[in-house]
Amino acid sequence: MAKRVDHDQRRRQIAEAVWRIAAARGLESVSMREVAAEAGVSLRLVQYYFETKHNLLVLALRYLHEQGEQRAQARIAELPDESARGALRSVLTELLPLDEERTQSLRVHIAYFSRTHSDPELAKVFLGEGTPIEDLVTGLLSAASLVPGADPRHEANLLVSGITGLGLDVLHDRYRPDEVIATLDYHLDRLFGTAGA
Amino acid sequence: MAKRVDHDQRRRQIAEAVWRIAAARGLESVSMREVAAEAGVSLRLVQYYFETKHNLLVLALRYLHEQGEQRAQARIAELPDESARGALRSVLTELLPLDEERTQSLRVHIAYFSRTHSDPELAKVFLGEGTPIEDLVTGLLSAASLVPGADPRHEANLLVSGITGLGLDVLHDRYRPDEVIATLDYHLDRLFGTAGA
DNA sequence: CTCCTGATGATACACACGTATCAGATACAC
DNA sequence: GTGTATCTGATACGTGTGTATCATCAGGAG
Repeated sequence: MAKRVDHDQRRRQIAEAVWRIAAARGLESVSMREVAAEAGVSLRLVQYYFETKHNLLVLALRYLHEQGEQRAQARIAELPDESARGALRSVLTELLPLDEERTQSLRVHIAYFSRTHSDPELAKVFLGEGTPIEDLVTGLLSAASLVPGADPRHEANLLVSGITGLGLDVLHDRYRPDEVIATLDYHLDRLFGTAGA
Repeated sequence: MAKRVDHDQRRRQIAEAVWRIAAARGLESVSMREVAAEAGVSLRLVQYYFETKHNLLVLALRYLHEQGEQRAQARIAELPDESARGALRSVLTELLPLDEERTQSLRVHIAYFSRTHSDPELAKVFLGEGTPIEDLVTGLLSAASLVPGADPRHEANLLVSGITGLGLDVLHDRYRPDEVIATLDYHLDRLFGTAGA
């Protein structure tokens, strides 16, 4: 054989260049040449490892999702025996762009969003399988002792979707992070019956 | 003078071609030539009426917003003396892609979304001024007789953001419209205290 | 050593893009 | 009519794109 380099690492290095460009200037600025320059490699190398641009975009998104899942599982493992409310708060604030990594990840997802409508392969990677976050939140709500009449599924759906949407608003400077977190805490208070102080 | 054609109507005709292309294939497929073809006019005409592509994109978005506001005001006027709950339901379901017009409008907004991060002019048009929908919902909630302890502002923020997000999920076939509406009704029930059986 | 395959660089091609240029057509003022 | 301003078509230019081609380098196998 030959110089046996770590292909997977190389691919990941190039994929991260895609993320940076997509987050900063959108997917329309992701060209093979731009990616090569951002990753500090030659155009030919990008071609070599990904063959086609479509492949590059799909794999870059797949890697991002894998990284996201790893991070999510790490965070879940981090909160060992917290209260149900604390766990919920952690899971939901995890959806917000509160640090550079999550901000970039959110920006990349936004950049990909519209393409998922015309590209089924991207849509598959983008959407993943099932609704793991909603399921997790539903499970946490089901296990907790909520205010009577609260339905875990419906509450989880609006919470996850709403917090995600407010996270996008944070990116647009429509809200500050602490405002979103205040809204989240308010709703957790209402659900756990700890509101009327 | 000369052939006095209706410039504004022409511009609108071309802008609608932008919408159709952006909704179907994304902003990256919106080229001057594609727009001209879709609108059934010559490339030169698109140049003539919009000068530059950037201008075309900005004005097309502005027109879409104007149309959206007109539709919103018309709908608000349509529900004359309904119950507070009915009005809220109408306003919030208006955010969902329940017909072709709203579906297209949502798709176009998604297509523009990521560009608003790198283009301040687009961001200005995209975000508009203030938070009119949230204000409207907050107002409706404030005027209604809610369950004790409910805060109109926080409730409005999560409702608007959540329903918007669930609307995006409808576009992705992650939820059916009736599921989202069921979630909405559930939350209205909780707010108005009409939940238990 | 020689080979030979994996890995990389340089360069070219065909095409689509945004924009510019030039010509011509149309219809009203005079 | 003649002029003139508004409007429209055909076409060209330069650039960036995705992809393909060709040559070369590196390093283990025999």
